Amino acid sequence: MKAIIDCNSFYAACERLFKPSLLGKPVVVLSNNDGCIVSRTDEAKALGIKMAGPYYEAKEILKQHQVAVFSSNYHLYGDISWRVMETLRRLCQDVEVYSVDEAFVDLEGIPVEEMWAFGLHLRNTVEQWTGIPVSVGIAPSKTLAKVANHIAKKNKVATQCTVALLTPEQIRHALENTPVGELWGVGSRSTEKLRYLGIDTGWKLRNMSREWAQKNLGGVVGVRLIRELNGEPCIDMKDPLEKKKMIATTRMFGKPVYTLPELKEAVATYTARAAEKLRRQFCAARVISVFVVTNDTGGAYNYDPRSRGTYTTLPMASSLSHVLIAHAMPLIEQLYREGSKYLKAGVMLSGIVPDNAIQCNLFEDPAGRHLHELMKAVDNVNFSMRNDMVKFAASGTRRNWKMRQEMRSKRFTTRWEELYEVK
DNA sequence: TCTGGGGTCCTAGGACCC
DNA sequence: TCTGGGGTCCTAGGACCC
Repeated sequence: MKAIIDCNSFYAACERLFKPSLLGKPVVVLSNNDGCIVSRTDEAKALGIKMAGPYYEAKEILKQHQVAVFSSNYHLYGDISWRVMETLRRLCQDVEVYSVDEAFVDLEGIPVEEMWAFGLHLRNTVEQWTGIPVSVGIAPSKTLAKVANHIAKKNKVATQCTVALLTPEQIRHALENTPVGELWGVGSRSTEKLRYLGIDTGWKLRNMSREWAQKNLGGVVGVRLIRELNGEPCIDMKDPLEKKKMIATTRMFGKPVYTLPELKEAVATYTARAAEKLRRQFCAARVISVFVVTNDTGGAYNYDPRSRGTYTTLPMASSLSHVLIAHAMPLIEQLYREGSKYLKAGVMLSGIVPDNAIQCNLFEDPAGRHLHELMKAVDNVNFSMRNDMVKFAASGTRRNWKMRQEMRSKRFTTRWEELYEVK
């Protein structure tokens, strides 16, 4: 049996943690750049505020109902997430952190009749230790556990936020009442197709044949989905030590950028950030790609973004910020066209290898250890002090393009100077 | 005026090899 | 005039997730 533990309205719940006066009140959290709404409490949902809807469109309703609005505060959410996951690791042996607010756990060894009670125990302990409310879904496969979790979230009071689908009847009933589009792994494209074929519930999809899925539902992906719906676990628990295969840092600009120097500053900054992430997992990258998003054809009301990118392969994998920046600069110069209006830029690192297994190039001077020590020192300073306390000159100092975050709460748990104050 | 950021996995098709 | 069969590796792009 597998369980998924999913925090309820996670970002909004983190904000409430330090503003208890907001309990029972509508709260929303915005994406970077204060662009869209990415987290809503139940009270906000009840007002009809849409998930991932643009902030400016919802501004009126938000104001009208005095909804508390926050810019996203990733330092805070990251730290609270870590506390939730640590709690789960104390209570279960096999925990797979699936995202910032979700984890799968393997319930191997727990008797079926105690399953639900154990789920409730997880839920209560996490809430008691961290203050974050979660929902628990339990079932034979990850996909079915997700279905159970959905049901728990929709009926918080009746289920105590804990649902276990253990018998064939329970599973059938749950799937009959789940629209296909709500299933994990069925996105908008497949939903449209399935609806057209008259397959509108999870139960109908479960009863399709594997051959059919192979042909019509994305090959092996579809077959796996059908098997999972039949209670056959095919999506394994992932190894927590696995390293990322691609690392990206991309951002929308706070306001449009027109000049090459500004664009270069931004790309240098993102490259340095991506390199930091790379070093954190003790890896180096061989491929660096840069892309930009422009909006040229658009008039005032015409949002028509276009994306362009290019990449280069390094002679030798590297995790050194200045080396990666040096390779990124020609790429952005290549992409730049005068007169374009730039909305966004991004850097992606791939061809990732462990940094103790770098293939040396015959013609490249293997950089001395001291450069890696330098990077370590820079990372330490930046981690323990303010972000970017030490940075590369190419990253610029003016940073007109930096994102907007007008309503960010304090980083209560990760910065001494922002500790919560009790008067 | 204004619509996020960071990932994974899979497939098809081309280049190339013997 | 005729031109195989079986592979591997790589890339671009699609679909999906939170």
